Amino acid sequence: MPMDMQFDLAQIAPVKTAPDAGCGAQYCDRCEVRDRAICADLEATDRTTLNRIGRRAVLKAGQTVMWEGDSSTLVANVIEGTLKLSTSTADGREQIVGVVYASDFIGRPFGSYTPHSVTALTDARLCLYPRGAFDGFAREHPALEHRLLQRTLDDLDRTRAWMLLLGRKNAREKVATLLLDMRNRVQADAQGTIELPLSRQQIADVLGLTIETVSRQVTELKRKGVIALVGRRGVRICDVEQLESIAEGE
Amino acid sequence: MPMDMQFDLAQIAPVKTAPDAGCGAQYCDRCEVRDRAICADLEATDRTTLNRIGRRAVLKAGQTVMWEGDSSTLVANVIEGTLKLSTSTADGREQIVGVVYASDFIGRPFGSYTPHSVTALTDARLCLYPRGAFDGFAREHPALEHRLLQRTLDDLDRTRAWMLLLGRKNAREKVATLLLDMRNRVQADAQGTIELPLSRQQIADVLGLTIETVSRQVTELKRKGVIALVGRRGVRICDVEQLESIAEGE
DNA sequence: CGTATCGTTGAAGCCAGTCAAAATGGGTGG
DNA sequence: CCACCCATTTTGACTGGCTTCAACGATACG
Repeated sequence: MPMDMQFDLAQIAPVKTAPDAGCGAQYCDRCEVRDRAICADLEATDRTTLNRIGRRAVLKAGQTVMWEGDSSTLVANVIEGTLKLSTSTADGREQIVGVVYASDFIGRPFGSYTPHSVTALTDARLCLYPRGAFDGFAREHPALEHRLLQRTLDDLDRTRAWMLLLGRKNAREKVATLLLDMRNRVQADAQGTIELPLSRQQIADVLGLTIETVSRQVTELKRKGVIALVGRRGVRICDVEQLESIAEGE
Repeated sequence: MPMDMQFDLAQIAPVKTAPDAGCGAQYCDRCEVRDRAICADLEATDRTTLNRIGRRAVLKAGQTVMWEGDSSTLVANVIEGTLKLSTSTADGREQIVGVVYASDFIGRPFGSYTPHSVTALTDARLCLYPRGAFDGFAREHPALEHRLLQRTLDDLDRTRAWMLLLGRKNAREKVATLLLDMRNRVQADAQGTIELPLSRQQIADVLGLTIETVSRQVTELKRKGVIALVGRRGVRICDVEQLESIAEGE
C-alpha cells in the first residue's frame, strides 16, 4: 500500500451512530481508552456533550488524516492503532516528528493550521472532533484543558529529548535508542519479541538516517547478539544493558 | 566567563521588594512584558495574588538557573534577556533545544523534574515563582492555564519544525535557516545589522554541527555576498531571497 | 508459485568531523 | 592611545562515517 495514499473522506465511517448521534455516550462508556484519553476525568454530563460533537473514524494503514500546512479543521483521540506525525522539505525529504499510540491526542487545537501531517502506520480508529467545536468545549472545561496541557508538556519534553538524538548522536546510538524507546512503548509477546510499528524507511525517517544505514546498524546489533530479529518487524532485545550502554555512546 | 558557571542562589536578588512583597503589583503594572507574558490577561486582583508568590531575579550571562534532571522547583517569566534550553549526553555532547526571549515562560510546571538546563546567554531578568505555588495558582485560573497551553502548543510546533532541520538538512541549509530565524526574532539596528545572541559554539549546539563547520558555512555565505559580518556577533543579511532559497535547499 | 515490496549487502564518494595552527578582535592595564 | 593578552573564530589538511548508487536476497501476498 503506497504511503501517499489519499485520505478519502467517504471512508470516515460514522461507526454505529446511536440515536443521540456522536460517538454516543454509551460507546464512550465502553471506550477502550476511556480512562487514559484527555476526556477521562470529565463529568458524565460533560462527556455526553463532548460526544455529541464527536464522530468515530476508521483508517487503513497508510491513510493520511491531516496534511502539513492545511488549515486545522479536525482534532481527534486515537482509540486504536499507531500513527506518525511528519514534516517534509520542499524537495521531499521527510522527518517523522512523532509517533502516537492509542489514547493519544492528535491535531492542532487553538491554531489555524496543521503543522505536520498525520498518517496511519497501522489500521486505526479515531474519535474525531471538528476543531472549532472542540476548542469551544475545551475553553469551557478547564479539566479538559488541563489534561491537554499536561499531555502537551509531556510531548514537548519527549520532542526536545529527541532533538539531542537527532543533533548529537551517531547512527549506532540512534538505532539503539529507538529500540529502547520501542521497548517502553510497544507491548512485547510471551517470548519478549516486540512488533515494530515502523518499517525500515520509517525508522530512518524518525532517526534522520538513510534506510541503508539503519539496516547496517540493525545487522550489526544482531551480529553482536544484542538483539534477535523475528521476521521483518519483530525484534527481541537479548541484552538490555548492552543496548543501553550503546545508546549512551558506550 | 565560563559557561558552566554555577548559579549562586545568593545572586537571586529580590529586587526592590515592596511592602507587600513579591514582584509587587506596582512593579507588574510597569512590567516590560506585562501584556505579552502569560500573566497578561489576569484580573488585577488575581495578578496581585500571583505577584505575592513571585520574586524578581537578576542573572549574569553564563549563569544557569535550572539543571537538567533536577527536581522542578521553579518556573519563571523572562522579563529581559535571552536564555538557552539545553540537554547533554553522558559524555558531554550538548544540544540546545530552545532559545527563549523576553516575555517567554521557562521551567516545567505540573512535572516533577526539569527536562533541560536553562542558562542565560545575555544578562537577564526573571520573575521567578516556586513551582508548587505556581501550579496551584494556575489550576485555579483557567485563563492563565489557557495562555500556558497556547504557548506550549506553539513551542511544540516550533520544536517539531526544528527536528526537520536537525534530521534532514545539511550544514549550509542549517546555517541559512538559523540566520533567517534570528532575523525574525532579534531586532535589527538602523543599518539592518542583527546582533546574534549566540556564539559560534552555541550556533553549532543549536544546529547539531561543529563550530568549524558553522564557521566555514558563514564564511561561504559572506563570500557569496548573501550576508555581511560586523564584528563577531553582528550579521547583516544582504540578500534575503537567496538566503531563503539556500535554507530550502536551492 | 510467481511477483512486488521490503530489506540487506557491497563499493565508492562526499560531507562534515577531527586535529592542529593561525588570525582576529575585544578588553585591560600601562 | 597603544601594546599586550586571551578567548573566539577562522583556516587548513586529513580522516571517517554516513550517504549514494547499485545489485542481490528475503518475505509476504495473491
